[in-house]
Amino acid sequence: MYKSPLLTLFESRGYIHQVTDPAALDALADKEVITAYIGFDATAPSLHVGNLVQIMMLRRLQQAGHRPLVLMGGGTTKVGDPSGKDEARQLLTSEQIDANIASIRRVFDRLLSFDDGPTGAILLDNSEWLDGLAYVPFLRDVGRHFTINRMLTFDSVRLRLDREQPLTFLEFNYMILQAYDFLELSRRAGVRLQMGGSDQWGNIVNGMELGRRIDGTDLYGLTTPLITTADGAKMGKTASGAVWLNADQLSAYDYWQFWRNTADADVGRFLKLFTDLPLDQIARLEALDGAAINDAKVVLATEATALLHGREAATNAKETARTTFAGGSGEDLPTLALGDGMTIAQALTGLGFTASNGEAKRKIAEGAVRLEDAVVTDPAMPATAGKLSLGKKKHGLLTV
RNA sequence: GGAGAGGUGGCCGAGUGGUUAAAGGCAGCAGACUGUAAAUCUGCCCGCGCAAGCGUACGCUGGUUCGAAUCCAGCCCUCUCCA
Repeated sequence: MYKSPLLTLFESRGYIHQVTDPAALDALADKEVITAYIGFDATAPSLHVGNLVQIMMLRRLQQAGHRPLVLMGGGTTKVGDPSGKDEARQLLTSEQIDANIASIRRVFDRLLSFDDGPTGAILLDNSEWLDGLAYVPFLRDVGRHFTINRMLTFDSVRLRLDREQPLTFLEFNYMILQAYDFLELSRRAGVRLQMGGSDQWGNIVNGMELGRRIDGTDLYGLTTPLITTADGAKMGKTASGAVWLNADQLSAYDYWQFWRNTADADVGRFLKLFTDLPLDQIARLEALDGAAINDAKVVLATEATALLHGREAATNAKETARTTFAGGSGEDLPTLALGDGMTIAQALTGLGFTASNGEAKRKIAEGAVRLEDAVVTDPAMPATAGKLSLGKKKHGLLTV
């Protein structure tokens, strides 16, 4: 049991997987406002649902009266994290990375408060200190604290080697740079705690040890459990790819649908992690049985969407879903303007429901396509205005 | 620098001259059943085409052959051992 509001909050909502020195961190968090950070990669213009636990954790941190620090990996992205991906990532240019960071930041603006107060969030980019590192001094100051023996035992490295896949020296250095970030942030911003996904445990511990060895600072680490869906899959992938957080990558409606389709067994856990609803209310929703659990999923979808896209967008999405699945069509559905002589198959592809006209035709042959709720049988049929559906879940509007 | 092994579709992984748009598995999509759930069963799963068919595809470039993912040569890349 924790006594600090921070760890109590984390614990009660299911964010904690491992903590390095729980008692000491608990005492520290109870005594003073701590600054904690999480690092994010800048490989894409938007973060996705897989990053959301981390983002929400920063939000909770702020709610509990501490200061969140978002570290954008502008510098480390130039190196590439060897974990996760089994193959070396394509290297991005500095311009791409800067553009990604600017785009990613929009999500944090929604979920964190970047005010001037003592708990106001901060966003830093590690290229600020990594880009200018001098190789030899860095090796002498930092490199000597790492042994190759130890580095080779880390999953991120070992898995690559076990699979006989290449690991470049560039990538091999990633963990050192990440450890250095922790040291640098403790110096610059008084950061005491680094949080991250459970796969980051090794990197976090490295940073702590580096801080202790070089500066004698006590640093802490905390990781979240890997969020998998009840059927064991990593969450965040759908037909159309990753579930992006930025509205220009994934509409509020699609985002709402993602949460609406949560498996029964995940609802309670997700409500705690991804909404701000009080725990007693979540307990009531979680207790719903059978078909009634759908009500809880609607709440989950609406609350999660509201956090990210605003209350109005969430309500619209909910309303659209309600009318659409009741047989009508809401106005928030993806729409496609009909072109000359466009067939149903082309319309399906145009809406992004199918990847190619061939796939669209196959789906039509399978009887999965409906226009205004009438099954379409002829792939060459000209498209007319109305609600076009693929399966039970994908609905779009064709307009003239 | 030397010797050996290897590079197949989103992933894993068969395939050693034609019957191979390439077995099987995973992931994914759809249908049935349901509750926009899970599980299960069924179908689909490179592109274009209504279709016949055409175009692409087994690291890259050439070659042998009526015909090559499969054989040959050169190149690129990876792994293991040796120096």
